[in-house]
Amino acid sequence: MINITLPDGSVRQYEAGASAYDVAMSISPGLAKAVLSAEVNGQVWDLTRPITTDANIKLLKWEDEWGKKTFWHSSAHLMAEALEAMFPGVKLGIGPPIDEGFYYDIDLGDRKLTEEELTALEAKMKELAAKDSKFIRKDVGKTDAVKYFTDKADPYKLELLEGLQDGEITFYEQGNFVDLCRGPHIPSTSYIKAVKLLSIAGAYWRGDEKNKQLTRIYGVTFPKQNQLDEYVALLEERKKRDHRTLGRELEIFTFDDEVGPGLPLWLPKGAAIIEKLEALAKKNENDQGYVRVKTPHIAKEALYIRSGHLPYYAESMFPPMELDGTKYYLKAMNCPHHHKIFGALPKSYRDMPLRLAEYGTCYRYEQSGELFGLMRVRSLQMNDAHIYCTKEQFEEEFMKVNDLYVKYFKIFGIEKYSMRFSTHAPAKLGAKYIDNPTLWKETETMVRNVLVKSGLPFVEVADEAAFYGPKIDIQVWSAIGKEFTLATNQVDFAQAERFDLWFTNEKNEKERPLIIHRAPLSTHERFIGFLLEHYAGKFPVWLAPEQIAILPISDKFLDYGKEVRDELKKHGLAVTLDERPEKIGKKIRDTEIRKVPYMLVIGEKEMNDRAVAVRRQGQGDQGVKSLENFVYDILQEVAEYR
RNA sequence: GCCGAAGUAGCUCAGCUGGUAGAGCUACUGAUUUGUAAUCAGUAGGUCGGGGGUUCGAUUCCCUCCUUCGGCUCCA
Repeated sequence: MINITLPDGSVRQYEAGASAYDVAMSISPGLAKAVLSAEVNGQVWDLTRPITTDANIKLLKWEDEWGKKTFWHSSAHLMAEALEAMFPGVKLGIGPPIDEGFYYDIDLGDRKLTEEELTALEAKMKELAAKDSKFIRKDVGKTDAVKYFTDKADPYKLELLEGLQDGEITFYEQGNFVDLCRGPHIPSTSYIKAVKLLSIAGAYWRGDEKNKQLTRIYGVTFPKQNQLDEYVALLEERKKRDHRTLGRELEIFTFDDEVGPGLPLWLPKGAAIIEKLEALAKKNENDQGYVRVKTPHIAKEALYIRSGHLPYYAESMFPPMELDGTKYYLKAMNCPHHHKIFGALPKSYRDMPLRLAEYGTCYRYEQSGELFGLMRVRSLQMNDAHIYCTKEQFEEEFMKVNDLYVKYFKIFGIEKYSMRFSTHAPAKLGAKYIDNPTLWKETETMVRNVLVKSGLPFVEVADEAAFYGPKIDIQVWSAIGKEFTLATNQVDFAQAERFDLWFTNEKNEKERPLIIHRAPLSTHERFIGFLLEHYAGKFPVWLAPEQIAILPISDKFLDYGKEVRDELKKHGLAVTLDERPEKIGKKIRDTEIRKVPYMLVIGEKEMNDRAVAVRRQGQGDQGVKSLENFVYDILQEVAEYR
């Protein structure tokens, strides 16, 4: 007998060799039906795999991340089985589960998959799923495994086998399909009731550009049809929330073929949001002792050679223009210009820390396939600043920058983000990274200490640092699930040396400053793109490009409407008056769709009482208020950010 | 940059196998003077992404370029 401990601490006894399925069954048949896989002593196992020793187990259902992933992993195998049935001789790469579904990378030779074939493949999968084929786990010796895939002439699986040791190789078999796989899998294909193949894409084998590009098929499956229907509805919802859709509908920005790809044009409402973000940034930076500077958009090649950017980033900068035999580049970053400002006048320790801020416009030649609405563009305006400080001041300065992030995120109600601490890879010193092992170690330790001290949760990632030092990135997700670096906080111990920046310390010696690069409000492009999705276009009042719309019941009240408008304008509020000869219902509908936070309906009563009938976007009628009170209230509401 | 798909009016979209395009919303004009999510009527609006080719004739077929979308790679 073995003792099985469940997550609630209860212990049950079973015959040795009982499976997690048996455990579930002994609790209730309903549970056994819902369970997909099980965590056995911390490892995810097949539900049917015999357990021979005492174990802690957790039964995983659809609601559990790994239960779902087991299901999708098995779905990838089902798709592979269908592919082999439809395209004999197809070569298979890898087929893992992902956050929303699964994919399989396949090699069809010169053949191209059509939409019709994708539909047929989907049907084939459903047909095979209904056959209720069991997923069978088999331990295989390396020699046998190699022989199997040699006979099958599958170079990809053979390459994967090279990295595996004898004794750790398992095959999974279902129906006529056998795959090299670690598992685990659901008990049988019949669990899969709903199938949707989403897209076909190219993907380099093992993620390496130098390798052959395989065909990747993305799909998603569910245990119930209605879950698929809900998922399709969710995709629709996300599309509505996509900043590209909202940006067009709300007239925030546009692109034009003749202007160029990745070069957004800000419409008046977009520009209004930019102004408010800059006002917020300037206020906070002013409060924290930053000073503002302005720098040109271009510079000589020599500047970027000195900064060290050119060898690393030449390909992602716009090609240079040549004037009188000298190459000039559009700036892809503001730091070199700021370093020149630091170095322009002699500095003393009394000047430190020096915080230079600029909403600098940069141009980056992003690969054409990378452009993505406002989130990935070629011209961008960054909430940039460089802090020059002494080693002693570093911790406090770095901490203050982090505090600023947290403050901003609170203002915008940004809760879903992750902090990523990027460090260097020692093997790449001198290549990807500045070759100064001591300073790397020192600064990475400093940053880690600050992070731990601040108590902010973070993940540490090796080999993701900037070439000049470690950094912290704030990661967020777009409506359609793409991950982006929103803001960044970087340490730079290299450029002070390169630019020969120094200050005179208390002992009258020259000393190198440390530099912090920071951009808590990201770039206008990415931040506004993100905010559009974050708020689903419903900007808070202080940030809304159109804060109040005055809607007269009929044009008899236009004069009073103008009076109200002028009064609100006087207080710096963004207000419009709907002068169209439309019915009030139509005016309200159009304003609701524009997502204007406040609507003021005015008619006979309001005019006589010098009042307004207040309506909140999405919330309906809020009742009548005197104009005076309305002004007072709305000014209170926006005061914090003005 | 690579793989795949798409591009028809300002927006959302229709247009069978080649015979030079249509709806709704928007805009404009007129009527209506309206009390909390669409008043009615009329008018205008398109070298069917650009260029080349095949054809008597191309939005439709072919080539090419541009742009966008889904991925991959990249991301200071």
